[in-house]
Amino acid sequence: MDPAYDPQRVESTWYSRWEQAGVFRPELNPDGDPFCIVIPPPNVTGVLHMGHALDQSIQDLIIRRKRMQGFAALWLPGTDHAGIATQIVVERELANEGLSREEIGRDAFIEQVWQWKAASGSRITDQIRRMGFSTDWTRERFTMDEGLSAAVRKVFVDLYHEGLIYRGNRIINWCPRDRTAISDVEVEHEDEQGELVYIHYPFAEGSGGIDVATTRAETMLGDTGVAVHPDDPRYRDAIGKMIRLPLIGRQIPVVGDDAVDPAFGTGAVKVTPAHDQTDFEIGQRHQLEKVCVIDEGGVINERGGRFAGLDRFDARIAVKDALAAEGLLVKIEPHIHAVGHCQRCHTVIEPYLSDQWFVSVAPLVGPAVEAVRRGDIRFVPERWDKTYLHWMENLRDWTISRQIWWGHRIPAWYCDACGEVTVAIEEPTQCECGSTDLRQDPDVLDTWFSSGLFPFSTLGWPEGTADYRRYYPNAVLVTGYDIISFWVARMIQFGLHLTGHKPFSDVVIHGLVRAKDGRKMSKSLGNAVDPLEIVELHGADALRLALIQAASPNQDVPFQIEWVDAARRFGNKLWNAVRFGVTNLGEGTVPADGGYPDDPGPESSWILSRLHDVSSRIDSLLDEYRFSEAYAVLYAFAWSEAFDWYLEFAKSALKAGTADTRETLGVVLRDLLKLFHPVIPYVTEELWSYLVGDGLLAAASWPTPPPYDEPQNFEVFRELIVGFRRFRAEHGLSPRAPLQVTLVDPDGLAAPWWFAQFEALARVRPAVGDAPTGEVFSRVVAGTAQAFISLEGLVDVAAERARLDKELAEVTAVLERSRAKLAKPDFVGKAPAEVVAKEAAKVAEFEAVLEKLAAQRSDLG
RNA sequence: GGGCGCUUAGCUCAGCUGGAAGAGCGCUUCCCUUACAAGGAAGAGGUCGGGGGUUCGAGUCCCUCAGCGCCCA
Repeated sequence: MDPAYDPQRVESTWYSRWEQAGVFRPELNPDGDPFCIVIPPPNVTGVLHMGHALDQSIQDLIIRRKRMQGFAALWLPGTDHAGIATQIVVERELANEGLSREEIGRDAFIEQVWQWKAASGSRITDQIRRMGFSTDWTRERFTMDEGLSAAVRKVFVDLYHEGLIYRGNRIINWCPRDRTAISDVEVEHEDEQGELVYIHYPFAEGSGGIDVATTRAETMLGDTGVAVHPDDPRYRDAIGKMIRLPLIGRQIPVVGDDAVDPAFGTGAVKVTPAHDQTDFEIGQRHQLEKVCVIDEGGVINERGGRFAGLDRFDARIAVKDALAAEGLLVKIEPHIHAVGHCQRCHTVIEPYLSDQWFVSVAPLVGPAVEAVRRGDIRFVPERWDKTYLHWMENLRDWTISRQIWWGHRIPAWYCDACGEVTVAIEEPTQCECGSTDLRQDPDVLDTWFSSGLFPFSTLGWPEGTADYRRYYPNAVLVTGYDIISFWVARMIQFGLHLTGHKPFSDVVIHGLVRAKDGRKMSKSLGNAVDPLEIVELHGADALRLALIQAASPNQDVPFQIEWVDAARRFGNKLWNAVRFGVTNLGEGTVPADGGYPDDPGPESSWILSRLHDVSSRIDSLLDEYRFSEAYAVLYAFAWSEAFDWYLEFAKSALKAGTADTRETLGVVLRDLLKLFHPVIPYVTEELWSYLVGDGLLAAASWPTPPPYDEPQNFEVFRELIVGFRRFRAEHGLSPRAPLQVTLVDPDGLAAPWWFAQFEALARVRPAVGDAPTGEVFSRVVAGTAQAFISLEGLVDVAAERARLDKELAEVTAVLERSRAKLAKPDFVGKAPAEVVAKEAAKVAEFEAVLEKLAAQRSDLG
């Protein structure tokens, strides 16, 4: 074995060996109960970012442990086709060749995208492999695969016939840059400093008029009404009158509508039904005309008169100028308001009236809410169910059509002869009316429509495949909270409605990995950390351990490279601990299972009892999805107990040649490899090959070490060793400096084996006897035992006094607190007996300690 | 405006159903002891944001104030 851990070397070969051995396939445990996780599919255009690294580290931790526990564990990988994002990528490539998609046509473009996917689409899956994630690649899926596409078509057709999918002319969120509709959740609202523009709208007849206030002056070109609150005394007489729309000249009515807030602006609002959701609804109620004045690119169209051709933001300025010139601009006030932006390209969203396809969500919401309310589907941490339920209960119909080419084309055909729409899985040859003049809808579906089917479409649904029957419903879904509304909610809606089953039982929500400054990692801010770069430097294991340790269930985590560095150092520590074991035990001598000694010596009993406790604790923490706590416990056990103490104990015991130490050292190291394997699979697998050498760790069994009794007074023993070491450190003595020590042990706590370890670990050979007199001593007090260390020849008695004073103060404080508690009748009367007993024991213990310390202090004068 | 969080050691954060304050990094002192100097040993450092309440007992439960953040309208 190399004397130092080299992550790059260790991580270079194992992945292909795991894959070749079929370890990642659930068929590894054919008789096991099924346990299935479906990966939240990353975009096929994407690169692995820290969010994926965390999300997938958690999933791999879960699935590798389940696999080792004997489950038929399936982690199904895949990617989604990311309609808009992928189309933009390929369009950009075309643009480099001086081409546009319109020039080459739809079919050629789609072909181009598939070529791109063949050439570049495996980038992110290669990165998933590099991270060591144990997905079953033989079952990899892509949302545009034939099977998943067939599922999408079936769902669309079925929901259409059920009346849950419909086509309508509505206000939707339009991105003028991507030139497509997007859904509500793809719009990000941000508060922006804007202005409130007050415009005078004159009555068509007679004098006077109404002042209206708006943040979007340019939309006045499309106004078809003015609305006031029906009970507003200021405007009661105006209702029913006509306004002559400035700049355009159109006559528009004043209507009374409850939706108007009398306290906002002037209490009168202009109504632009084609460019605002609220205005659209007001327009519906009062049969107002819908005049569209902005085109698909965000430019004023011919209905905008002399402003035609201007971009909407230029038009805003031009309109204000024109109004000012006509003396109709009353005033402008600064005004902060929320502006919607396209999540993808950050362009300001244009509310836009157009024909789109929608999912009617009302019938899907009820069961999806109930499943979570009843506890059928459980969020971890629990509080996220509030976010889910709140979102679910305020849901509006989902816009699913996209004006792009890459994606699942909507299976709807229009008949030009009779105007009828035919929705069918297979392309119809003719319309009901007999006409063969059919046009398929040019739009495609929202990528999330197909992603929402992922938990079951990937397993073969709607076919009743063996995989679907065996692995659906999934066990757990792991994802960030930012994706609850996009994905989790829709999977639950679709899953319940389409398959009749919940898609998964547990939803594990984690925080987001943020930049070191706490801000969101983003390319534009330049603060994004590339996980693959970290992997190059420190290894995937180090990154994974760092992320698992840092990822508390409640919080976002500001990423710090120092964590990875610490995790890599742990890898080196583990490496060397196993190297010590292999050197002493020989290569490949430790059994893959069992091998726990029947009658271990005291040191071995101690570490074995701790191993049992720790592994039980970790199991219960992991079962509760408390990953960071579990691995904090294991990390501390490995480093601070097994390595710092047991390996040191073993050194002298191995020299003595005791078999139980060999067995214990072997099983402790082996079980540590097993317990750590789900988080740091590479280095543990490599170390397994040296220590055990039998099969692959990835396919080994999860450890269940048996219980052992901890030897008597073990903590007293350790306190004495620490006391000896501290004495030297505090007196500036070298660790090898000889000490004269007398151990006074009236209750006979000390066992014979202690003394070999005193010698080995503290280089002290205490004589057992009565308290010495006649010279000055320092005492190490542990339980009822005391070690007297001669201060003969040491000058710094003052330091010893200072240390004692401090310790006296601390012990006194603790003692007083406990005494005060016990003095209160309420405490003794109302607290549980065991708590009272514990407090009493504490008092007894500390009284003894205090007495000895006080004696020591007076010895020193 | 509605909702959800956060405020604990110099820094970044853990602390499950309330019973003697923790980790990593950083810091101090000593040590290249044959697994490991990417290390070892010992140590310093916190009135758990302020106030009030419930309780025998509160970092942990309730109320309130202040500051910060996120989501939704």
